[in-house]
Amino acid sequence: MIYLWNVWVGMYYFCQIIMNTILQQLKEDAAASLQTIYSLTIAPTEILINETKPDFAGDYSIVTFALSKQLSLKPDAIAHAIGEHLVANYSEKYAAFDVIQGFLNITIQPVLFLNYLQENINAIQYLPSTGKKIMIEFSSPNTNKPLHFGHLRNNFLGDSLSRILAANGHTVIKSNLLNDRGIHICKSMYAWQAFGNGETPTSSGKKGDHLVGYYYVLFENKMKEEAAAITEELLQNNFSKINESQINATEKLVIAYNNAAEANKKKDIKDKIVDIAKANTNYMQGAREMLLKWEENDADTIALWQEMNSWVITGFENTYSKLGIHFDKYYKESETYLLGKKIVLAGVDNGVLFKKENNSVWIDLTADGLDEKLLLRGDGTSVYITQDIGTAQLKYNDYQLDQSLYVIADEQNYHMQVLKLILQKLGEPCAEGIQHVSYGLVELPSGRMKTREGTVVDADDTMDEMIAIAAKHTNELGKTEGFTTDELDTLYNTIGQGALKFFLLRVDAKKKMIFNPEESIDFHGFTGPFIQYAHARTCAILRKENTNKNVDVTIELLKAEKQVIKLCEQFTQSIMQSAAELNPSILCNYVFSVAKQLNSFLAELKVLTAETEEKKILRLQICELAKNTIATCLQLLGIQAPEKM
RNA sequence: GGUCCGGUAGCUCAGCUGGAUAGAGCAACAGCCUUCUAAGCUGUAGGCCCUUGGUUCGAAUCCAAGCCGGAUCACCA
Repeated sequence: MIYLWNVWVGMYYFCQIIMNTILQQLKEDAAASLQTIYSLTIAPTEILINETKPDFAGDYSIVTFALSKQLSLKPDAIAHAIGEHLVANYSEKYAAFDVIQGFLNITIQPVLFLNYLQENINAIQYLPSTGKKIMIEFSSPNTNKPLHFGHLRNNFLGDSLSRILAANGHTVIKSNLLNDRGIHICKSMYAWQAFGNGETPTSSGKKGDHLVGYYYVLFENKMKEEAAAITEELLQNNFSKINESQINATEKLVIAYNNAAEANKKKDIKDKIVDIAKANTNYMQGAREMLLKWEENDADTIALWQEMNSWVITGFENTYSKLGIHFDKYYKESETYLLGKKIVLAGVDNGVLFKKENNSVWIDLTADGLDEKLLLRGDGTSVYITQDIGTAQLKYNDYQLDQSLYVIADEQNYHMQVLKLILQKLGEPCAEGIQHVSYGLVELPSGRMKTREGTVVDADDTMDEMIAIAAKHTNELGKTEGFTTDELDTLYNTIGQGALKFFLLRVDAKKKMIFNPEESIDFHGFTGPFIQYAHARTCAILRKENTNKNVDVTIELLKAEKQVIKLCEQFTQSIMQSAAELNPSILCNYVFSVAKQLNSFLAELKVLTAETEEKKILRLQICELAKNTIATCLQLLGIQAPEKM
């Protein structure tokens, strides 16, 4: 695998091959034919070509209805004319044609497939370098709790996209923005100080992120308890625990609560009262004081913050490494928020932004159909988007990016739209390249996961469970004779991780998905292990016999043989489309179809005991091509391809 | 309420820049291991593609209206 990777990297940097797929050639040739026959100038991309349905003879079908309109001729007449022209003038590529109701079904010369087989058998070719530099930010966790199942989708998407973009010839920088500052961080710090008794990851044997997460949840629970008590007092018209300035408004809410008739309305009002109670708990006051001290650079607070952050980050690194993910660059919100503030203040001087009477800074986006947006609070502290402005500029200056992608859940669509718009208005050169890779949240059957309510599925637990299930399945099948303990562990990890990654990547990222922890993730059908298994089986054949001999390019191809090569040949298209749509699920569907086709091929035809020596060579090479295509696709999905399983 | 996203087989999802009889996987049913790994292969069954109207030779796909579900519109992050 390592060797192959080096080959790929080499190809990526030095290979300047212009990718010319069969489909592209057909489009170009069809466009040329139309030019010759009808003097019709049409871009090859405008020509609609589908794969020919299995019931008809042919490989690809040109759909001529649209042309019929432009040429004022019957579809069948055009189809016949193009078909005859193609077969007459490009006989080395097109063997035959057939016209059925406006569809021109073209049979590709087998030699084209056989040439592809020869040229790609040892290494599947990526696209030549574009010179384009793209940063992709993903994961970006808060440093107050461990990663959960939702992060897994984010991480796998980001990791896979970075690989896919690299395969498309771009230079990719993977970045991770740590949200390491703010009130949520102070909450876990406060609770640790109050209840931790000096507990550390070393003293407790707990993973750092889990340890800190425990105190975050503890804070929330304790604070909620206190808030519940205060709420009771408020409902009894006792307002002694809350801030004087809030008493009047709270009093009105309590009256409204008592007068409300409908249960829904009562609940809404009570929620508001609870919010006020929460803000007035000793816990929240403690956390706020801590944040203030942090911003004032209080030595003890900073020391505690650094220590607890380091625990979390060590924990994250452990998880990332288990997931097979690494980053080229870490950014920290604590290091960028001041830069953002500076840019915003400069924007005030330029007159792009404006101040309100209480000194808060705003941008007016009403002309763009959005609202006014706050960029700095009245007290001068920055809000969430302020640091994003700083980070965006910093990224651009660090790497001179052509494009800057953000893998962030779709709940932040508005936020990302606003961010780009603000940077544009500020005249920041980084603005144009910003693009949000939006994905749907992973939900449980019961609804959204919430750390504070303890309804999250933990990332580490999920991985461990997947590996355990992989081990169970593997042992039941009993095919791992001769494996060492280490090899077995690696295999369980490979399969468990493959199942999980494929499960999360196979669905269109834009769509939200529901994950039911009660139903285990499948290992059959449209899954990672299915594809890994096709790879392993093929490896088994190739271990027994391999060949360096060239295939006779005049050999006749059986349908099962041709189908495999034909699908493999569509690899380039598949990675181009995945990159264009920033969507790894396209690649998942593609590699599944290759694996399925390969399995059918292996079920139908003998390889090692083929009818003739020529057929054996051909089929061994088809195995090699398909195996490499599958391994390459899996690699682009961040999934390992085992040689035995 | 404004904006955005989704609604396809019992379940999970492809297909959506309009094109041939709407496809996979799971679950169900029926076959296939003295022959390269059965985590596999082959077959059967299962569909008012949310509704209504429009555009078109042709609509799951485009447009409009509506229904259902979700996100978002904070001096939260």
